[in-house]
Order: sequence, then structure tokens, then C-alpha cells
Amino acid sequence: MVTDKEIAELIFPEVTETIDDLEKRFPVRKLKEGAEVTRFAPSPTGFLHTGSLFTSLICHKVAKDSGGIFYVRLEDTDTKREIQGSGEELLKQLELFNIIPNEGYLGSSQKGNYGPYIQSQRADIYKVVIKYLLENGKAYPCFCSQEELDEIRAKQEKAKIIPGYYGPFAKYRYLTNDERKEKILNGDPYVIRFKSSGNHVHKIKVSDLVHGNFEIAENDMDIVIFKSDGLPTYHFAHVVDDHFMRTTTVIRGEEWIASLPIHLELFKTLGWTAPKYAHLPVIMKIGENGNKRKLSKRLDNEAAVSYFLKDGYPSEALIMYLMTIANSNFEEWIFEHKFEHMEDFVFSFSKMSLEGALFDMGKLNFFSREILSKKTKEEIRDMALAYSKTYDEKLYNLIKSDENFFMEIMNIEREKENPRKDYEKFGNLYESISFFYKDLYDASIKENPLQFNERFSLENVKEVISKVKEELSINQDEQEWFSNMKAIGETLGFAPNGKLYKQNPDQYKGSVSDVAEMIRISLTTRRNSPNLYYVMKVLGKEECDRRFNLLLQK
RNA sequence: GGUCCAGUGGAGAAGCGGCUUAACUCAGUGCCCUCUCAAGGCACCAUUCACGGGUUCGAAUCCCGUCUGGAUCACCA
Repeated sequence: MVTDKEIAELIFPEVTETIDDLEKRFPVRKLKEGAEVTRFAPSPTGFLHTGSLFTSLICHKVAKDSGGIFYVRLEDTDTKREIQGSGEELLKQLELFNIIPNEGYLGSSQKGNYGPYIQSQRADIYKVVIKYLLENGKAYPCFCSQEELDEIRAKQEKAKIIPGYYGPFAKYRYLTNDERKEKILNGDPYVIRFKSSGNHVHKIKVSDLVHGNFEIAENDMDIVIFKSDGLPTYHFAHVVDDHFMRTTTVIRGEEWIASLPIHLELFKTLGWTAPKYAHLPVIMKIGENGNKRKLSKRLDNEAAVSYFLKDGYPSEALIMYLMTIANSNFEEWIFEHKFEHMEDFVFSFSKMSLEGALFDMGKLNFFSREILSKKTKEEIRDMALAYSKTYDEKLYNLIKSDENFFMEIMNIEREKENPRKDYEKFGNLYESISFFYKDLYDASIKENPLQFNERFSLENVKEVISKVKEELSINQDEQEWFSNMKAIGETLGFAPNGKLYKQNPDQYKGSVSDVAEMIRISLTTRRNSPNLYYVMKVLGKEECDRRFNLLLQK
């Protein structure tokens, strides 16, 4: 009679190492008490998902706060879905958000003593563990074809029982070793399945850092642990890797809760202590049918981190926003700390909401404006340059044409107690500031004639503008400038303030706001702009006069 | 369909048996302020915590049931 050991030897003759050898190769980490080892384990199947950024943010934070290790492991066992180069891209994007691993897969290199950190390079390690399982009758080769699998499923669906490869349906589980040997020798293709000893009628108690304790049915599926392509499945790789990489806390999306029993049984069977688990809520969005659904990369722009990058949101803003979802007390904290040093905030799993939050673009915008308003003009320049260099050539050239001029523009009402907050992202910066530039202004008025308030005729406007041109000097302080503008308005029949005009609408043509609006539109082509006084200062007398003349000549 | 998780305003949420006529933030609305916006200031925006029962002197908070939503059921992760 053929023994389990012989089957194991037959399948993995090349494997000579044992689990004990691996334990020695990857010794328990010497870290201080309470230090957490966390990991972000993306598969290279596309660019960074907003949900993944959320997860990695928390992994990073937990490790950092506890003085532990945060590493990245590339889960590239699904060779069919792999997209070349996406692994490196993932790491690059993480770096933009200041999420830098202490160890692991780093894109172009790997760092650390617990590697390799790319699953496809760890085949020898998985094989050692699978051989052990095989030797001890805890795993077996399964020769089931796709057709057979479909057949089993169809039968189960018809009988309305739980679908899957388990119990009496696990047909190759009951083969004798002699039969197995024969089939292997015969060259029949196979996978290796875990031999579950669980029963789904039994409940097991599980504990989760965010969900607390709850009960869940025991696993009884003989899941595939080793695919016919020679690579492990996620379930198995997770258990082996997180054990030997000495992960203390597994932080991952909520979608994994359902497979937790599988992982726990695997850990138990191997005699290993399972790590702590934290299953994070999923970021949602309202779908077309009005119901919540997971952010979808295919349907939602905001599902891809690259979308925010392309739009020119400062990375801090996204992180700050994600933190408000992560911890309900973060928002209050960051307000108290004036939107600074968010890295000092202490994260805790218990302050995490259990429900998936709806992605709130409005709130992101709010944080973004807040953050941009706090930057100095030099920081703004650097950020704008970094952004435009890859995403907006026109903007890049515009800034480069005169960096000081650009900074002057961006500095209007910036470095003061309550700075203006009208810049939200760099994606529309070109649009917002183009009027400051002579050529762009000229091009703009050629295409779109100035739109003044229809209460006034062009003659009214010209009258105001010509007087403003002659008499309104910008070589005085803002206060004087404004009084001056009021006075000019008054001589032409405009009320010095809105209140007065409202009280006696018949006595005036309008109010000083109308005067301001005429100047604003003539100079900027638009109804709203930064503080008019400073706009004029930045443009300079000569350019203001030139623009006024262009209008007066009409 | 089975299993698990969840259910406080437009959104994120606080709340842990009386201090709640439900905090705070975003969005929205209105008013105020020496220019449009922005900012700032001041108001308003859930008589009610998915629903129905129960426990209790007292419940958003505890118990039971119902409903609704989400996740998951692969040789994908």
C-alpha cells in the first residue's frame, strides 16, 4: 500500500527542506513590545485602487505608530490577470502619498530578510509546506476536470444545497493512494487541495480588531491550495507568507471576512498562531439604481487613485479625507490642529466605522482647498510644477515663463491669517489664472467678448472705465484705493454702498459693487476673481490701462 | 438561496440606560460684513435615531422579531 509520504515524495521529489528549516530561515522578529508588523499585499492587476490606498494608509499608520514594520508583498499568483509594470506603478503611487514601506517589494528592488516578497518567487517555500501537508494526510491531489466541477455544481444547485468541493462531493478525496499514484504516473493533470476536517454546522468564534467578536461557520471546503500552474492560491499563500514574514496584524478589506474560516483552519492545521485580523469597511458610492455599491474601477473615476493625481489634488488632501473615513474622531482632531501634522494623530481600530462610507467628493474638495490655502507661494509653485510637468504641459510652460509672476498671482491674499481658499486642485489652475497673462487675455477677449451686467449699456461701462483709468491709482493702500473707487462711483451716480442703493434704488445707477464688477470684468474677463486691488497690482498700471483702452476703443 | 456584516440628517458621524428639546464636520439655504467671489460671523436644515413589539419609572442606547442594504460563496485576489 502506498503511503501519504510516498505520494508527497512522488509529487515533490525536489523538495528537501522542512518547515523547521523555514522557521529557522525566517526567525521571529526581534521588535519591541507592541510593535506591529503589517503588510500591504496588492496584486499587480492594474493601478492603485482608492480602497487599496485606504488599506495601505492604515497598514502604514499602524506599523508606524507602534514602532513596527510595514512591508509590501506582491501577490502575483494570478498570471492571467497580471498587467506588466503595474507593480512598480503601484509603489510609485504609494510613494506620492508618503506611504513608504520599511521592507518588502519596492518596485524595482526588494529589501528585507523575510523575502522574496514576490509570491511567484516563493514557490520553493510553498512547496515545503504543501509537502508537509501531503505527508500528513492533510492535503491530497485532486484530478477533477472543469467539466466534473461544473457537474458537481449543477447537481448542488438543483438540490439547493451549498455549492462547493466538500464532504461527499469531494470525490477525489476518497481515492486510495494507490489510485493517486497511478494517476500521477499516468500524467493526469491535478491540483492539490486542502483536506478540511471542519463542519459548517459548527460555529467558530473569531475576533476582529474592527468588528469585535463574532461567530462564523467552520470551513468544510477542500479548497485548492496549489494550482496546476505550480502556484499557490491566495488562501494558502496568505497563511504561509504571513506566518513566515511574521506579520502580526493582517489588515485587509471586508470582502475577506467570508474566507476567514479557511485561513483559520489552515493556521490551525499547520500548528501556527494566526495573526490578528482587521477587516476594513469598503468605500462605497451610490450606484445607478440608487443603492450603495463598492467603488468600481470600471464605473467610477474616483476608484482609481490616478484620477485624483491627474486632476491635481494634493496627495495630503486625499489622505486627510481617507483618515476621516478611517477614524471618526480624526476630523475634530485635525480641526484642532489647524490641518497640520496629521501624522501625529493616533489611529485606533475601535474608532473605525463598521459601515462602508460613501465617497464624498465635496469633502475631499473642502480638505483640498484648506490644504492649498495653507501653503506658501513657493510650495504652491513647486507643487504646481510637479503636477504640470506630468499632467499639464500648458500650465507647466506658463509657470516656467515667469516663476515670480506666477508666485505673485498665487500669493494674492495668501500668506495671512485667513487666506483665500479658492484653489482646489491644479487640474483647473490654468483656466483660473490665464487672464493674468497678456497673450491669453487678448486671445480670450477675441473669442468671447466681455459680458457686462445687462443693466448697463456699453456707454455706461465706458464712462466708468475711462474715469477709473484716469483717476484710480494703485499706488496707494487698499483702503485708500477703495475709498477712491467709491468716490469715482459717486460722481457718476453710483451709491457708495449696497445698503444705500437698496434703500433708494431710483436715486442711483447702481452701487459701488457695480463699479467694481465693471473693472473686474474689463480686467479679468470674468465675474469673479481674487481681490481686485491685488489683481490690479499684479497686472501693473500699464497693463491695466492697456486693457481699459482695448475696451474704450470698441 | 446559504453564511457573515451593517442600518442615527443630503454625506461623514458622536452617542455605550437618565447630563440629548441627538455633539461636531462637509454640503445646502438665509442673513450680516468697506468691491464680485472666497474667507469670516450668525442662523436654519433629524420632534427623532429602518420598522414592530417587549424590558424599564425612563431606550437611539438592552432583548426578540421583521424589513432594508452590503459582502461573500472560483485552479481571482
